[in-house]
Amino acid sequence: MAPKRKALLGGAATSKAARSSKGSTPGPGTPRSMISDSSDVSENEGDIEIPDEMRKSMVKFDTSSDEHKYSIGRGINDMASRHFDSSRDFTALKPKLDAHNRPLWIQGNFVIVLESFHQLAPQAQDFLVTVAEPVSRPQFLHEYKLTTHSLYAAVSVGLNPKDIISTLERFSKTPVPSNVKGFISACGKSYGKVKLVLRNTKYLLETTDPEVLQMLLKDPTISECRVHGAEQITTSAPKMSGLAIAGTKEAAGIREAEGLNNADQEATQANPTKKEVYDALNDDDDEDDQEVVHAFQIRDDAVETVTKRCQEMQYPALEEYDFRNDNINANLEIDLQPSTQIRPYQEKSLSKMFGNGRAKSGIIVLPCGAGKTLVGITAACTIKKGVIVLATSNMSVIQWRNEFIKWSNINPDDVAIFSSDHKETFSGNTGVIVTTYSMVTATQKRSHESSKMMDFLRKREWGLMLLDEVHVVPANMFRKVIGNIKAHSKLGLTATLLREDDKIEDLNFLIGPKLYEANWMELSQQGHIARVQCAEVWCPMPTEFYDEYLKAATRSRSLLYVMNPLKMQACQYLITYHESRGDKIIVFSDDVYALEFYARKLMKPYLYGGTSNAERQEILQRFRDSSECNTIFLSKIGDTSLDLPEATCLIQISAQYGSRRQEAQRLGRILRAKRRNDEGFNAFFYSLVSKDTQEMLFSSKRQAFLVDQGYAFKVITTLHNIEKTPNLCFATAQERRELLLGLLDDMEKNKSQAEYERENNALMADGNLFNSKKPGARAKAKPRTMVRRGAHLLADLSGGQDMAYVEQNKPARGKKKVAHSDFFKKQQRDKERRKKLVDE
DNA sequence: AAATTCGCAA
DNA sequence: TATATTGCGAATTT
Repeated sequence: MAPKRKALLGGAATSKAARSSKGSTPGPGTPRSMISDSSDVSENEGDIEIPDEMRKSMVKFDTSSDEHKYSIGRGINDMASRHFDSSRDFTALKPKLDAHNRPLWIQGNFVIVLESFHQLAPQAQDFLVTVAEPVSRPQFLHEYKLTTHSLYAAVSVGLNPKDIISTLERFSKTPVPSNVKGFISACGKSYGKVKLVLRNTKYLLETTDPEVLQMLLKDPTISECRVHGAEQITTSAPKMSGLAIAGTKEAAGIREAEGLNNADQEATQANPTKKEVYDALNDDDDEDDQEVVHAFQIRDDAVETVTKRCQEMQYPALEEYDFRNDNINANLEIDLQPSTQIRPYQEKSLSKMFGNGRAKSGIIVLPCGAGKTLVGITAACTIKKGVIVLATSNMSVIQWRNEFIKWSNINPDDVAIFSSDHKETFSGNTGVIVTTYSMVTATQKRSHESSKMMDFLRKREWGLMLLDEVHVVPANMFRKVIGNIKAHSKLGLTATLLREDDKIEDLNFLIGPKLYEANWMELSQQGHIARVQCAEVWCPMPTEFYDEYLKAATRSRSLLYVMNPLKMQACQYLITYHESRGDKIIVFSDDVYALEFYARKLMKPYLYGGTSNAERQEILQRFRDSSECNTIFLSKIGDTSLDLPEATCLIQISAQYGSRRQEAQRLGRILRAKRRNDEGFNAFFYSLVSKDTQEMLFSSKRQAFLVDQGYAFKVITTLHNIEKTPNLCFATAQERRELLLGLLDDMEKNKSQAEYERENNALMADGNLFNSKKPGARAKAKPRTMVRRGAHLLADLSGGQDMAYVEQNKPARGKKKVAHSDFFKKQQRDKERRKKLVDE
């Protein structure tokens, strides 16, 4: 048989086949997949030859092949296909006999799949959240992935590799693959060995293992950052005892009476496996007692470099703060108000932070409205040392201060604000400072007071640094904060640990591992955040609009699909419908032009960056209090730092490219709805999308995060009885045509301004108007545009600017001119400035 | 005090 | 795929 096949295929084919197999056949050490037997055979060259076709399909179904490694990329188009990905073929794994009693699968590529409907799922999920990264948590199958970071986090909350493996084994339907076991124990060996400690305003790198110390000292990058002549050996005796997290005191008291600590209590309730795990944690602490600690000092500005390097060496530097044994820094008189009771998930997240009686640095991820502030304050109340709070805007700085006063018994004088208009310090020798990221990053020249304040902040040793909206930190500017201010522990808070760039990884060494991530669905089932119905409304485009869309350039395209009249109708319909139900509605639009147009057309108040502070307050007040005003239009301004608990319905008419963070944040606006605990209450989230345009793609990208959180997006293609909406806008073809013409004019105006700029510059530069035209760019423009632009240019050059043009073409558009006047003014200024530059 | 300008983030 | 536009805060000018 074999020789015959060989003869048929010919030499060329066989050699090609052999070559192509090299990259994909599993090497030693990789888990044996369903095809590993046959590939073993093929490695013995000349024994049996396998035809190309067959080899292709082998590669296709080879779970260990790199080529088909499952990854959740940024460009996922649908959520179903990956469930059929070849790498998700489990046939290679032999299930255990009692597989149905166990809720999860573990694959060789470190992906763990959990049956969320399984009886044991809650326990398994508790455990998985600790050791693995949640990738996707839709309704039935949850997906987690073991990563170095997630294991690092697990180790840092005190789990040891042996227990992780045995617990996984217990929950898994299939045997834990050996490479997964290897990975976990490798991580466990090195993690937690190195610690970054702040002592007497000096940063020390600390380890108990002499070998690790040598390794660190030998590393060129790290020794570079060392402060020489400061090596020291100390003995430390950290003691674990039942630390009560503030706000859980009563519960803690009961537990103590029963002779159990927090962890044990939880463990006995959950399952025996977990109890063992936590027992192991306690053992560890006993061993610590008389160990010798080796440490050396590193430069303040090198902290980021060193932690990053340690991360790369697989010896991540854990930051822990033994605040109860810190006698150097003054204690802060702060405790939660006696009446305050924190919620179970808040307690859980804090127990991760204070898991071994010290404060660990890291990040807690909670959805908006789930009480992030209270978590931060509780952490501060537990540590009871100086606290510095960093927020993104002045508004949230004030909010933080108010929350501190509201939830804790701190003396209001000890909560100081450091911002452009408040530069106070606390009265005592320690306290809380609330400030913004931009205040402490200080690139520009500072006023005298500011720099004095900065010196003060820099010189101190803070017990806790609270980083609000921590996802902004990796931006180049803001990461300076970390080096600038010395804090023993850092707690990052965010709702969406997401960025569209890849800098989110940096947080692992800038702040610390993710300590806890809440499951949105679970919180909404428990009534902590509102239940939300999500829908994507597909609005068809009238043909004349679609024609223009196809012809237009990118920028104009977005204007066209946002201004789609049928979308406006849909928006109007939804507003009418929800207002009649008694909902309060927020309409979001990123495009200020569209925002203004919609709002004026539908006669609703609108709010964007340009509206003055007084007007803002007034509109928001009206929206909050008055039953007359039930709808407001917001630009990006509403994405952050606007708190409107009245809102129960949200309509999105235009959005930023594919920003998942923005989508999540917007949804967050209605999660804290006041009425969420009403019987059968539902909040609504609509995304209006023009059919068959780029918006569809953006929309699906944006939804990825929420879908992973378990939200289901319904697609609505027809709105019932939309034609019965009173005063439906753009109902006639005539109106729509006028709208389109108006739009085209405005687009024209903007474009010609920009082009005038370019040509003007070119003219100034080389004095030749005609050479300045870039052939590539021009080729794309449509003939009609060309003609118009020409005419317009002439008008500009003759000094008439655009006034005549406006009057002539759109007499009835007075309102829109306002929107652009600023733009034109700015253009004008720029033009003049550039002219001046050239003249000089 | 209000307006403008600059730098930065998304 | 990269860009353009928007928002925000600090500093400077009027």
